Amino acid sequence: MATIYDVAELAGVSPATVSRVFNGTSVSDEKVAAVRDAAEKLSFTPNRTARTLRRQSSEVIALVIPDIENPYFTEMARGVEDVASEAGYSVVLCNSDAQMEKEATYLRIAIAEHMSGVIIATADEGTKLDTILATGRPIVAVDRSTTYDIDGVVMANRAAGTSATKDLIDAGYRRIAYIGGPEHIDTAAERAAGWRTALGAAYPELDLDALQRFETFRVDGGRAAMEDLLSLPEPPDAVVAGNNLIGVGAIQVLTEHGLTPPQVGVAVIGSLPFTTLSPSAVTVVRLPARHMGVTAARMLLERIKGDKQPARTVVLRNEVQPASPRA
Amino acid sequence: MATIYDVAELAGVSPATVSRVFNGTSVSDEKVAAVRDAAEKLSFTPNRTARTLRRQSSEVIALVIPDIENPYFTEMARGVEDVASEAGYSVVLCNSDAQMEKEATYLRIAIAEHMSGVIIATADEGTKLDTILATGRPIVAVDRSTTYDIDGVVMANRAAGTSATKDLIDAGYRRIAYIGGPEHIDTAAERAAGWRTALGAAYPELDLDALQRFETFRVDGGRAAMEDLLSLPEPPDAVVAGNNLIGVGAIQVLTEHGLTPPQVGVAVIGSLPFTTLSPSAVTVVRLPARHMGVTAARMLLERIKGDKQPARTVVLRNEVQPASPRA
DNA sequence: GTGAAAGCGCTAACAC
DNA sequence: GTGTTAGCGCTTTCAC
Repeated sequence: MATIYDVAELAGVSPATVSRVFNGTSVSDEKVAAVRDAAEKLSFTPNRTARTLRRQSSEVIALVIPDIENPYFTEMARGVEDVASEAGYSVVLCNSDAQMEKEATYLRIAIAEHMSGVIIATADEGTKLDTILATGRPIVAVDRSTTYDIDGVVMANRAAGTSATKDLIDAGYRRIAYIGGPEHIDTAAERAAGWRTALGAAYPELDLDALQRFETFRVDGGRAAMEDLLSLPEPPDAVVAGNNLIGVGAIQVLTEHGLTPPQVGVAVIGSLPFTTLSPSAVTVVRLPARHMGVTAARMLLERIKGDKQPARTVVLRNEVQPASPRA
Repeated sequence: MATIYDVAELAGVSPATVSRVFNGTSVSDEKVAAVRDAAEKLSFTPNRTARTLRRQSSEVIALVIPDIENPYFTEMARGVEDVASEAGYSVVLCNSDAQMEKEATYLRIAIAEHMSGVIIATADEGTKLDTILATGRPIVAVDRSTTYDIDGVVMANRAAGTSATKDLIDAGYRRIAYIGGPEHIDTAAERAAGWRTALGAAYPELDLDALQRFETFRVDGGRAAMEDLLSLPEPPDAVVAGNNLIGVGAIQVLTEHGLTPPQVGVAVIGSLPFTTLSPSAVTVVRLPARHMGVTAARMLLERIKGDKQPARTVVLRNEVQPASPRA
């Protein structure tokens, strides 16, 4: 591997000049040409590690998500990546697997590797961010909020729960169950609250507690809860799924029981990107996943560039796509 | 951020000793204790950038994939990640978006960041690996093979095409179309060849060219091709989808036309992780995505540890899961 | 077993 | 505008 010294020698300039050429500071046109030439000949690639060590920061940001196999998060990752790479930053995707220890490991790596910032969808509301905050590195929370005073991008979770439920009510369903993620995750709790309000207002006589289930935010969670709900003496006639994967699991179980969607009403909070269902059978509350990624990345980049304003939280809106199109 | 000098001073030893403690070389028990104590007090994290610069290699491997939103590749990524993190390596996931320029950029970054190796599912058979090979860094090709003499992990693509087709033939279908990815990607070509052989052997009178379509490996590719096939004067009575996303697209279009699966036969090469279909309606050839990732990561780690044997290619088998279970 | 010291490749004062 | 030089924090000979 050629170094700036090799290039400097071949170009007949000093190493500092080579560095300047690759960093856009003022150098005379002839020297620029000479340096570029020499660099080309030696197929020189600047050593990022050395630059990072010297500068104490690298053009890399970490994106920590709880489930890399969930299309919701990969869509978000795309948003982050697009903005970041536009600005010359690379993104390293870290899968915490919803485990706080893995999350902590990645946060440690982010510090040790001098990454410029991190965007995190926390695994748990107990996530500790103190060490990374102590280093002064910018961090933005995405999807889920934290107890820290940091930038955040969230969506209207409660409204999503309400819209999904109302759509089902309007379609004539009544015993509308709710299957959500772990209660200790704020998005899960808020969506449930939305369902609770909407359904309680419409049918105050219903026993809401009997109709709600909290599970993992995964396909198996949706399956287990749906099986459980179907085994009730008086099963629900519709269900709101707290995220895309729960929705998939619930629909799978319904299909296996011969209860294909509009038969039992289904509303999903989140898109079903790979659904093979007829699109009109299920209500979908589209979540602005990509947009959240884009927004979070922009906020982070501003902070990296030195923005010092007080922490902000941006709330993005969702878009309801009803099961049967109305006039 | 504390450095080894700070720790050394507090522990009353030399910086070299601190380094030894964190690298497992022989140090007396008392000094080890003193160093660990001091490190704890200062909440010292070794600076990876400095270590990388000095050692000229870092415990990071790059995984370059063409589509981060495809569950097939994220499943593969999980396999890589599990093996790597077990061995103390981090994985950075790079999304090439099936574009050779993005791929080249990531390869350049892998070199510039001193990563120890790369696992790549190439975007195109024309992918240039020369620069990275010139650095001597190990590289293993996964999913798709290359023209270079490097380690590879692939699956039995041709056999997958054959099995999928045969299963449909056994179920009584005859005009079985094939929708695959771009012909210049070897996996796509081989799977098509498998279909061609199986179908040609069973029904030599069919015009195979009229029944095949090459599209992108994405949902929209499957949709476009399926629409096209349905508009034929004599439409197919079944279809083999060349990958999971094409399968989703094809099934969506069929459903929209009121031709829900067993009505038109469907076999998909690849799993449908988030399908909401009844599981018995579609033949699925399960691809060993996770296993490929695991295998590739193991091979790469061996190379990183200095293994010098000639390049190997491992071929993994698939598993057919027929539409309707047979005795 | 332990310390002193050189240097990985780069950048940023600081002189000129 | 350009060169000289001193480190960034670590590992690793080389002595002892």
